[in-house]
Amino acid sequence: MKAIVDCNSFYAACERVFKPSLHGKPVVVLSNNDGCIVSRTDEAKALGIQMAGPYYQNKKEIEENNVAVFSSNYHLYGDLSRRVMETLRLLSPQVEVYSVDESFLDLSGIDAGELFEYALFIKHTTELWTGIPVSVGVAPTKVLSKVANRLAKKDKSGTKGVVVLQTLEQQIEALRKTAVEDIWGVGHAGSKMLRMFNVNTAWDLRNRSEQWARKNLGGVVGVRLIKELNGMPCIEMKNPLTTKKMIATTRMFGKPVYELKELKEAVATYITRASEKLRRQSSAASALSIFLVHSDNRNQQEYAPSSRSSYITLPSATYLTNVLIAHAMPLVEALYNSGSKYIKAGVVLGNIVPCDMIQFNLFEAPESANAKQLMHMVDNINFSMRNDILKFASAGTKKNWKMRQEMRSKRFTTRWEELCIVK
DNA sequence: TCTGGGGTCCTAGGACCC
DNA sequence: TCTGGGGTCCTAGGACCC
Repeated sequence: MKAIVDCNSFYAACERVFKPSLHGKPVVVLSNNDGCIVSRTDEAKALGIQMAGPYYQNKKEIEENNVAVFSSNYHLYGDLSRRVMETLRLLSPQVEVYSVDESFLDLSGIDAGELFEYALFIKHTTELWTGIPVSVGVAPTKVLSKVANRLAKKDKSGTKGVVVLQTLEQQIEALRKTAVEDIWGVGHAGSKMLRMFNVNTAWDLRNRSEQWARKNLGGVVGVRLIKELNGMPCIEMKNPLTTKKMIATTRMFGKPVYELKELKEAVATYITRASEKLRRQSSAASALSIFLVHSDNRNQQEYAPSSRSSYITLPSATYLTNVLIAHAMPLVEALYNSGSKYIKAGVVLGNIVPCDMIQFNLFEAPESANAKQLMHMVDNINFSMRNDILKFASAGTKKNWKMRQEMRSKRFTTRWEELCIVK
């Protein structure tokens, strides 16, 4: 059996950990640049505040109801996430961290009769040790465990936050209660199509044949989904040591950018972030792609930005920030169109290989040991002290384009100077 | 005035090979 | 006059996830 442990309203819950007065009160957390609402507590949901809705459209509702609002504080969420995952690792031999707020757990060692009790124990332990409330779904497959988890979340008091789908009867009942668009793996396009075929619930979908799914539901993806709904596992637990195949850093600007110089600073800064991620997983990349999003002739009603991108393959894979910046700058210059209003830029690193397996190019000098040493020192200093205390000059110093984060809480757990003060 | 960021996997189609 | 079959590899783009 597999379990999925999912933190309830994770970002908002993190804010509550250090501000207990917010318990029982509506709380929302905004995306970068304070643009959209990305996390809401039950109280905020009850007020009709929509997930992923633009902040400014919900502002009235929020102010009238005294909803607590926070900019996203990734240092805090990242650290509390790590604490939750560390706790789960003590409770199961195999944990697959699926996202910042959820993990799949292997529960195959637990007796069938004790599954519910054990899932409840997982829930209570996690909440006690970290302060983050979670819901637990248990079932023979990942897709069914997601169905179970959703039901546990929907009815927290009735289910105690834990749902186990063990018997066929339990599974049938759960599938009947689940609409197709609420199935993990069925998105907007899929659910629209399924509804047209009169497939309205997960139970309806489960009863379609594999051949039908192969033809109508994205080939092997659809077949896998049907099998998983039928209790036949085909999405296995992932090896925790897998490295990322693509690394991206992309941001909206805090305000529109018109100057090439500022665009280049932003891209150099994003490359700095992306190459840190690259080095953290001991990898190197040989594909570099840059994109700029501009929003010219912007219609009042319609939000329709367009983007231009460009990419190059490097002579050999690298993880050196300065080398990547040097390759990126000409791309930015080529993409830049004087007079355009830029609202976002991004960097994507691809062709990722382990850094001890770099194929050197015959015609290029391999990276010197000194350069590697320097990179490690920069990372160590930036990590242990303050972000970006050491940086490349091309990343700029003023950063007029930096995103807005006007309501960010303190980084209580990762910065000495921001520790919580208890009187 | 104002709409996030970072990933994965799959498929179709083109280029190329013998 | 008649113009194959079977593969691999790569890329772009779509769908989906949180």
